[in-house]
Amino acid sequence: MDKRPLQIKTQAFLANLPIFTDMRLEELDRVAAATLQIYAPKGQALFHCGDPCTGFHVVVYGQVKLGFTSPQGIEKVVEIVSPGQSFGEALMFLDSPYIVFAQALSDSMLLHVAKHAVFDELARDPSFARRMLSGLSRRLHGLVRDVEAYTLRSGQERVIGYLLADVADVTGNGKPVEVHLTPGKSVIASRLNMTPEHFSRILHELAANGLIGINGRAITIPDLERLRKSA
Amino acid sequence: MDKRPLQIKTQAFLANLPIFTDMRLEELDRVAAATLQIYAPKGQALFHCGDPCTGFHVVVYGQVKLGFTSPQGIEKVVEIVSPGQSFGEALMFLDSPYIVFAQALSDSMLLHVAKHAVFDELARDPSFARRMLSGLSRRLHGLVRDVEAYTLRSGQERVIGYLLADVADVTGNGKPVEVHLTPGKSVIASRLNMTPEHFSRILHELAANGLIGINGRAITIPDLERLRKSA
DNA sequence: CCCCTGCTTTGATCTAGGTTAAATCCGCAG
DNA sequence: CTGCGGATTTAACCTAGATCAAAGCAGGGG
Repeated sequence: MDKRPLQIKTQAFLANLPIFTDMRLEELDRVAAATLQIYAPKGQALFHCGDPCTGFHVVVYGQVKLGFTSPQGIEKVVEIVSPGQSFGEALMFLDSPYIVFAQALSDSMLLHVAKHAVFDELARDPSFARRMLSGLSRRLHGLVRDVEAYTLRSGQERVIGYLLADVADVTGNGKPVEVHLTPGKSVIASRLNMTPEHFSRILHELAANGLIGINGRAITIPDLERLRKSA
Repeated sequence: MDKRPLQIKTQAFLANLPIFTDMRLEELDRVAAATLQIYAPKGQALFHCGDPCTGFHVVVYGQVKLGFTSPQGIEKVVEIVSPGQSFGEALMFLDSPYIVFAQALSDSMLLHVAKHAVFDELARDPSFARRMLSGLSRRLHGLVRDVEAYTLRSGQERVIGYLLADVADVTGNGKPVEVHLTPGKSVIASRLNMTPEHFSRILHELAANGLIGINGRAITIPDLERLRKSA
């Protein structure tokens, strides 16, 4: 099979990641040479809790969940990773195994960039290091926000926060906005640290107040501003 | 006043931080020149939520809490920072204001290392970048563990986890171990995301089961292994 | 030594959210 | 078109942990 087109595609994807922007072609080539393309059908595990870390992952298409499994077998989703986002960078710099698992929520394609390529690049390019640092910092910041939500927001506030975050880019001034609950409601409920039942109740309660409209997995927000204020 | 001894002291402290180990004297000098010594009496705020970030902090002695304040004025402690530990690094790489506040829990002394010094060093020394990355990664890892605790551990498990973490270094095989609840029980309760009342009840419940002994703020653990198993 | 103030404990009560169980809904393979 | 299995909803009930209120206690200034 001809590897050339795939290689080019890899580089193109990498080049679009914030972490690899402004990288020279020759550097991108080196990184691309150390990356693997992974096809994961829905439900497939990318790695389990306890596995060693050999690099980081980037989602090209599809969706991946990261989560813990409690001793009692209960599963808790920490993060839902969408195309263009990456995960597992932090563990490259620690010599410890994964403390979460990763599983494809739908048929997905990802890239796996080997640790050594990152370390090589780090040693070579200080600006790469700074981008890496800012990537990790962003992740850290997000996690602190999550802790804030988990610890001092009510279930309803967390749901509203999720809906608003999902349309953060859309301004939709006045116009109704649509949100699609892609990964299924139970996954989102877990991500928000509540049961599917509770999530359902909250959604319908919001609907009863006219704040949202429900149509299966499609949520309509008639007035973004009003929803934001009621948080 | 003679600045020389203070300067040397600053460098000595910095040199002991994981992030600055193996740094040449001349580099340490540059960093030290950009660091400020801060004396904070008990209760003093180091920064508020919303303040801009100009560098990161290191605790020399004393104790500092990081936390959020909810819209309703309720306070939630995210982290208790002890001597030798640092905080606020991540925000240097983001251009956003603090989302937590920092306040001295007791009379404390800290160092404030200016952002520009870190950036200069980053550009100069790839190994410094790697240490910085591993520092941030460790923080991230800890935060993920916290999320795990908040979301799928019971109050009792979180308390046991806290006690065990506080004696992580001590092996105390067979011998009873002592833990001192330095910052006061209500601060720890908040850090564990529970009310002081609930924390008190759990402690006394553990005592009733013979897992710990309570003596004001001093906790005795007669059998570390047994406590660990009962988590 | 004593009182005042701020922790900590205790007890009674309340509630957000979890559990259990059963009914619906829905996409889709046959 | 039809039956199946998974996802969602609904309803009734139940608990971990919060809230409220009231003692205890402990330490430090006078």
